[in-house]
Amino acid sequence: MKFEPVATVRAYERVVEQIEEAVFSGRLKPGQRLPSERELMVQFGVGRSTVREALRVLQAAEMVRSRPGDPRGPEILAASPAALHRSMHRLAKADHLGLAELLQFRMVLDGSAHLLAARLRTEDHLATLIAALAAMQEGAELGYAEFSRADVAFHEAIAKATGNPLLVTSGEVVHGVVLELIEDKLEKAADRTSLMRAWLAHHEDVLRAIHDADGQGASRLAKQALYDNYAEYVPAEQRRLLEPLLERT
Amino acid sequence: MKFEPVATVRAYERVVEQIEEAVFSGRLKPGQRLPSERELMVQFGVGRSTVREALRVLQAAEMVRSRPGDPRGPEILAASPAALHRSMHRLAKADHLGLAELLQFRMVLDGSAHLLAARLRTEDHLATLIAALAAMQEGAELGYAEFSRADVAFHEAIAKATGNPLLVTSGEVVHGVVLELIEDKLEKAADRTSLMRAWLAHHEDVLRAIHDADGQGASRLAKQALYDNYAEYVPAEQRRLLEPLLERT
DNA sequence: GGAGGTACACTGGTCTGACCAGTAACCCAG
DNA sequence: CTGGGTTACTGGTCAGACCAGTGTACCTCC
Repeated sequence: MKFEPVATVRAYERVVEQIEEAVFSGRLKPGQRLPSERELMVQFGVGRSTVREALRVLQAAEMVRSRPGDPRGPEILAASPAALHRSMHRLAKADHLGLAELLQFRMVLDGSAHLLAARLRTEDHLATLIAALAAMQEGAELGYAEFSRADVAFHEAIAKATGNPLLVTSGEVVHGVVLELIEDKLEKAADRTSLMRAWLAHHEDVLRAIHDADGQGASRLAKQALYDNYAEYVPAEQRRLLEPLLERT
Repeated sequence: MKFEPVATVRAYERVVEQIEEAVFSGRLKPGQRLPSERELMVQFGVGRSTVREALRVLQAAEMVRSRPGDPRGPEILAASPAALHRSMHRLAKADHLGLAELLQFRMVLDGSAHLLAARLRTEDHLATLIAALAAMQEGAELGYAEFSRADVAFHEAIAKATGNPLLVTSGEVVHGVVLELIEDKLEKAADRTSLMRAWLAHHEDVLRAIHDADGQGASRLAKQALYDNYAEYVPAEQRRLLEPLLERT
């Protein structure tokens, strides 16, 4: 005979559960409003502090947002990777995660994204990519801000082509964490003109591979670019962790 | 001239920041205790409700744990991927990701994990893997529970060998979400004996590839196994999303 | 009648103070 | 030296209060 371990469930946790469930099931959609705290406390039959603690938890998970004074009540937010970003960042800071691991992860994600984009792209995707690259070429003349905007558009187009939001968002999250981790060392920033030129050349290669539906090629280009750009910040003895990912695949 | 946007910072947020900072900087180490809520409220000069909301946030991030009645105060927890797990889970659920996307993601992660394991393994890792496989062979005679336990040990050994906790935890998280998504269809469960035999054969193949440091082989085996096991649950018209990952890489 | 400003009813953020059930350490009896 | 009960404190919850801020409905003035 076996017994279940007894778990004391706090009142605020059951409030969280119910609201969470309503969001997941779709009964509460992003943009909709929750009743006010005072209203919630009578609906749930708990005190206001309990309601507030529940809202704090949901808020930490980026599921709701409260603004003081707003008579419409707390807002349901669209699912966002922000919470994922925070928890990954925290892990990285707590030093259970080094730059090598993060970069390794990113090479995996980016590589796969490029592979899938090359193999699953439609003609529409391709057209968007070509347009984005043209915008980058123009932007390079106009200054870094413009160039950077076009660069983002290019990457979004690739993301669309993969058809897998999870893959792409995870990649972006890791990217953000990596940048935060090395931002202090990154300031020197070399001269931007030659940097843009190199970046442009890389994107042309990527586009060509995607155009040719050459998944392996696109993947390898993406991974190699990451390695070239960031490996210098990885302690030398850990670089061997990254190299298996670069091999002819 | 540019101005910064004004951000009202809530009192509880600054409490969170300070405690967080103390943990990240190492001034507070896992296992150590925070002062009691009543003590914290005088140290921070805020009310208890404010302290409690801050603790709730930290608790949601898996950084502290409070137990009622414990005179030693809230405990600082070691960094764990639990929070990462939760946020990824939430994202997957809220974004109503389809099985195809999840499976695709998992093939990417598992494939890379096996590749890295094969290329970065040490002799120690190899010995552990061999032992785990032997335990599985024994376990197959003793029943499913025993077999399953050994199976978990085998996968943990692979995870260790990759040296990248992020990669592995992410894979596990996705695994969990996938199982949840198809648990209703999964019950039929065929007959376990032949299932275990097939599973065992697969693990033998994987072990051989890892032994030979054949990263591509291990990776392909892992991805193919996932495809074979789960593709039937993916709508036929979406299976093409998975196939690029199976190609000779 | 429309544009503008204003009052109001309500929001969330915070504090105080209170009670309860639970824990761990301490102390004392054996 | 051990065991069991006492106790001082813990976190969980509630009630009630105040404040600064918001959106809206209304009201005024042109």
